[in-house]
Amino acid sequence: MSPIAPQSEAELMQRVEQIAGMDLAMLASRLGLTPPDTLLHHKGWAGQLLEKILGADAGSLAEPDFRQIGVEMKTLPINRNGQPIEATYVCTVPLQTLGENWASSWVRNKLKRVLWVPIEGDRDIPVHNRRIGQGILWSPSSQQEEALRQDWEELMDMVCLGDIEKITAKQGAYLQIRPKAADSTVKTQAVGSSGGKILTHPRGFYLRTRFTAEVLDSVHRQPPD
DNA sequence: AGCTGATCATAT
DNA sequence: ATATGATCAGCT
Repeated sequence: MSPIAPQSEAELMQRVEQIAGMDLAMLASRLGLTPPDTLLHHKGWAGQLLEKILGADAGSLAEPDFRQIGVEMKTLPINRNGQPIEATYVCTVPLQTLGENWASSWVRNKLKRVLWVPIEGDRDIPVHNRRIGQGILWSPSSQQEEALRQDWEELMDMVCLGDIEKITAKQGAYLQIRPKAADSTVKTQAVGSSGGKILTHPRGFYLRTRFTAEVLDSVHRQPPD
């Protein structure tokens, strides 16, 4: 029962509500699958399972997971207090671009509309017992987008000026740049310090947990009485 | 204990 | 190689 792609956000969220509270073993069994004992060699397993369960149809294409409705899905590992455990990968950092702007950036476009699906991620919980939380369909508030834009511009200025090797994961209040590759031997072309080309580690943009924690909070917050 | 840099699997 | 999906694990 591989579901058809949802044709509306309402249809998607109906499916999301139906799986809230279920654990990974229950969801996997629907597709005749069994969760791995550990995620060490299956790091994207839960995310790919959720895509199949919810009917994502973009595969490995550089498009939103739910193409018809333009929604990107991200699983979000959380601890017992409901706080995100890991940073969230967004997309590759373009290392050869010279004059990109925030409005047309890959980061902004990826984060336009996101379905966040919290999943228990504490390592002492067996993978098959980890439960799905309440999914959140989200778009950045103007304040959130502004914060991301500032980080993005600071970081991309450095990339364009040939200072990629000076960038560390400590930079960026909410958006950071970190290596993203099979291992540290992988290299790709980038703008060098003299404007020429150099080889460097491929990098990715990641959302810090302090950002995704805010996304979760914005939903749990009770309306004023 | 949290964070940064490194790493793992699969598809195209 | 680079896109997709992320988590691991040593260092501070």
